[in-house]
Amino acid sequence: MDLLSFLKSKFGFSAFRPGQEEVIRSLLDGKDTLAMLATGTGKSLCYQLPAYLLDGSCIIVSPLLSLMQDQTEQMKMRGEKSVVALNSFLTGPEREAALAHLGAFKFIFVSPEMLHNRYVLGKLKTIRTALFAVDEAHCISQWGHDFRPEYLNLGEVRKQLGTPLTLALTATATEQVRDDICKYLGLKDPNRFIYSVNRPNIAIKIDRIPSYREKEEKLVAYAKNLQKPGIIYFSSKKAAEEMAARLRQEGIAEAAAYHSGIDQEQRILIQQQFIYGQIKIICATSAFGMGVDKADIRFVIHFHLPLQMEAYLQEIGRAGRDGLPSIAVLLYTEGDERLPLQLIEAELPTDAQLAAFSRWKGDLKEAGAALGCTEPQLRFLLHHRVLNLPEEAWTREVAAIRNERMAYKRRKLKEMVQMVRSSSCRRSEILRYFGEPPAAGNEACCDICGLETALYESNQKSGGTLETVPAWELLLQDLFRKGEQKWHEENRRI
DNA sequence: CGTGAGGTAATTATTTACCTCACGGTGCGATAAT
Repeated sequence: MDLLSFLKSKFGFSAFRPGQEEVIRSLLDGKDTLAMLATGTGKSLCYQLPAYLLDGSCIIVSPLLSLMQDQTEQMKMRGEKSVVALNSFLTGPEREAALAHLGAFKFIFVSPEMLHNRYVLGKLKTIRTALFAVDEAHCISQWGHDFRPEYLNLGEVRKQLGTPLTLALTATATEQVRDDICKYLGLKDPNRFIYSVNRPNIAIKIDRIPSYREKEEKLVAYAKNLQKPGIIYFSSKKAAEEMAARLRQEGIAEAAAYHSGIDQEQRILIQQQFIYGQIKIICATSAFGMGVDKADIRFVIHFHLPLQMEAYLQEIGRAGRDGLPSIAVLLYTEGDERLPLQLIEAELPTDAQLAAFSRWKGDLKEAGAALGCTEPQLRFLLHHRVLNLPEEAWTREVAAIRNERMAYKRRKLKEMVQMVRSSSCRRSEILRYFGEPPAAGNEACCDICGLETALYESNQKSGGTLETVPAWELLLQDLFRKGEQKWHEENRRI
């Protein structure tokens, strides 16, 4: 099969990016496949292309509504009309119409929660599924155990659908997480295509700062001096808001905050303005980033400590997709691990909550409020209520599960802290975490190996070019970017 | 744990100093139907 000419005629690309062809051939051979490809290397092609060559529909499990909307829009722009996103954006009648003619769609995007709905799943069972693709598959492991438990149910969904050919896609997963993905999807001995997570053009810097106040000042200085655009990550909505306001006050740049507390429309607007260059700095929580496809982000700063290396890597990986030099800075003050620790603890129920829940006789919907649970805590309790045990035994049993999960999360945080405190090459530490060999020498590696921060500052170019580029040109650049991108990225098969 | 908001006392009246307390991230779907 001449895949290359098909690629050319259907998608207009003249060559595959690293990994794409192997993944596609694996699927066309009928093998379940796990693919870990660096961010922005065109993962969606890995399910789109084979879907055309297979008989039946392609179901794509996607974690975010905005991601589904973006993907369907892009496909429609390319001329593919046989696409639907089954989610709560559909009105009742729209949804009915879509469900009545599911088989007519080549591509069906759907959330794990929607797949949990028996009626929807029943409809999906009636059509021929050629390919079951799970996008951002690390979410299974990262979110499935508590935050979004429907993710753990995907294996059962897959079985219900008649165990179709399956593709799991991700950009960041350790060996253990990859095993988790296979386990929960019920993949037996899939082909695995694993590429390096290394992004050589992103320099890594970790600053140890004596106090919170000094950290703020340092951050403002970075925001002033570094080449923009950039993202600053916070673990608190309030801190993100306050810093955005402060940056505006100091007249540094067009700065805006982005977090889950901002209403949906406003969030979309801010993201668009950032992509088209009207906003230069985003002060964000972890809500920002997935699916943000902007090539020229020059810096990512962490004001707070991420909860795990995977999150850190994903967040810094949003810089420098154009292959140009970019920098990731993490500001660390002794004791910063307390905040993520707090967040972790609020995810799982306390002993008191477990005991109270085991004795709960009222309406389950009221239990959360009565016990003072956060939403993840309540989900955890509800998820485990099926264990048919007497009160005390149940409490003991579920407490053990909780403890194990808590220990796992603490371990992940500890690994993050160890990297930050370590005095060996940052890049090699990250690679080691993902089971890769150390970094091969790179002149702009990290603060340990030696780094010239001035290279990333905007006064290098006296004035910079971005300010003088008119908006229409940015728009054009963006359109071209979507068409053809060159990656100077080293993609090492391991 | 560290921050910020809000309260209270202090020996003079508006301000300061100190205390206590709450808070801290991520998203789907949301009625019923086969």
